[in-house]
Amino acid sequence: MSDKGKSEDSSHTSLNFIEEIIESDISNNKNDGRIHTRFPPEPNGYLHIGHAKSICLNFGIAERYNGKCNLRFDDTNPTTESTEYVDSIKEDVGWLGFDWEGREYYASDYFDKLYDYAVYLIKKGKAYVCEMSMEDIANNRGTPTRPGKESPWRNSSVEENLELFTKMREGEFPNGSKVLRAKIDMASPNMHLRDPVLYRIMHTSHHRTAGKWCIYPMYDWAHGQSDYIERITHSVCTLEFEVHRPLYDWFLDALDIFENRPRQIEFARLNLTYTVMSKRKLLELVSSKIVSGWDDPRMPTISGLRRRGYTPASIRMFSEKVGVAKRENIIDMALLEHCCREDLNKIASRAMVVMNPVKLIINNYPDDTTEEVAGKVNPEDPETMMRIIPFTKTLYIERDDFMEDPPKKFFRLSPGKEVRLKYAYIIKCESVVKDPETGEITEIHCTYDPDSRSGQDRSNKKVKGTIQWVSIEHAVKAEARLYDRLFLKENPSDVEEGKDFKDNINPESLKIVECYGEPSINDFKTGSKVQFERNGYYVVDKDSTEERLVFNRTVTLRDSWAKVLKNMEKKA
RNA sequence: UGUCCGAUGGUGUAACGGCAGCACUGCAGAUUUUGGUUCUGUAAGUCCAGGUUCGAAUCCUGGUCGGACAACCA
Repeated sequence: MSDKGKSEDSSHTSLNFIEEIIESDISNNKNDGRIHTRFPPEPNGYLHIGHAKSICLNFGIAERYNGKCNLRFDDTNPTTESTEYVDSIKEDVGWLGFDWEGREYYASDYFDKLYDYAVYLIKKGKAYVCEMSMEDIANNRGTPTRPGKESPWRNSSVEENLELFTKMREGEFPNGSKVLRAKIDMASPNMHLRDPVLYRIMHTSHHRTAGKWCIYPMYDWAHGQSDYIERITHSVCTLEFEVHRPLYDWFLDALDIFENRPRQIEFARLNLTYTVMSKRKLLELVSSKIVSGWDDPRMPTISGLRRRGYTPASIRMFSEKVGVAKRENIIDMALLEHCCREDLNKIASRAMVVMNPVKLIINNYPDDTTEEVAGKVNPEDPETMMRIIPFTKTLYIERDDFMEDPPKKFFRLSPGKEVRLKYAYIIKCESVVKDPETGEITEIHCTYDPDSRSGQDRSNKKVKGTIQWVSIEHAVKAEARLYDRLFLKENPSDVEEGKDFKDNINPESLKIVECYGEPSINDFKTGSKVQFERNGYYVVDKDSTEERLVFNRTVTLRDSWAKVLKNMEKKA
């Protein structure tokens, strides 16, 4: 199956509001029926699952309507941006399965054009150089309910403005001394129309243009014009830019652009329970070392999810299922996990691994015999291969799979009860050995039924439970990193006075344990997806070495027994 | 007390004036050599008040609640 950005849901009938706009534009032959979107990240941080929604949306639209989608780096602020981020963003978009077909653009590619557009505005008397300090500009801007005051430089002549703006570009003025502003309306109820800043002076080297510029355009000035230059038809962004739209359109008007005008459309960004999504907070988690880095498997970053074991297909499926609308939303993490399990169930190899071992001895099994039993690598795959598992007298089983005094619905092993060792024999528990000091069970003694071997069962026995096991002699030791949600609260930012989101960190978001796997786990390589049977999905981490495998738990299997236990606790 | 935006089960999302549907979650059951998967069933919703209409989640008016906006960030 292709792993490229195909729409997972081909039955997809009802349209979201953006698709409705697009279909209406197509039927009106707007822009000659062309559809062209863009994904415009600022290279100042790593991409997260919220960006993934936007990526899937923009590239998905292009794919569905035979259009194109550009990758454009919105790199207008050299103080925070770097090529490290550019590289990670390209890797992530590609990994998700989308192809920008060489249309890798940068707002900084357009600095010359943007400069010319600014000169055009000045000549039309629609922009001016303002010499107020940053504080004064802020103070004179007014408030949402009170109009602002006009700048004393607002009515400078075109010639003066042209001269000053030229000198700004030539580096004659220090940082912060002057800005270029659009001349709109200081009394507008929309704050963004109160003579917004177009250019500021920053004597800073840029990751692409190096020392060429000492003035840099602001987002509002750069974004819409970049859209126009790239012949973008539908400029999709998040809700907080809704109030910017009048300015977006004002610039297009002021530049006398009437053909092929891009249209800005806003949708509600993705929020997820039990995590944070703002770049500021994610950066804080990284720099305070709460997590190991941007790609820590607990991070909602694309690189974190990748390292956690999520697949591109699962993230694309998720993006499709969360929908697109304008209302604020917070998606249940369970939906992401559902999408993850759905994909992994189909593609992950299976292996038996014991996390918390207890020794099990089969009293009537010969001492020096090793039998080879077989299991399907992936029972969901009709063309699956078989794997060989060595079976001996002395095994590890999961401590949780034995109870000395079990409740009624316990289908696993307990004294006098029978259970199947998966792929092997039915065994019966005869006795247990305990540590005299602690009372902890150290050995479970069983007998097996030689007629009950899997695939050739003549025993006629029916057992309720099947458990995983591993031959101690053949067990492969490995490290398992058991990840859980990073935060204890659905909304980590919901805190009382004086606390912040970091106070809601889940102290048990990572547990590291030693585990014992069947020999086949040695075949896995970094990035391999595997289901530890009856336990969960895991991925081989890049920290693995020749000697020692490291597995990250992606997500547990659904566990209805855990629910039963929980409900019993509640009743008790 | 400004402008803009929004409000449908627990969570998301459909409906384009005509039977409120789908998914996740929950619950119950069937199947199962993974208490997984799969399958079946089930519970749960139109913010409020008026109006228009034969008929309103949908249109109108007024409220209520929530969000965005006062970086030389994006």
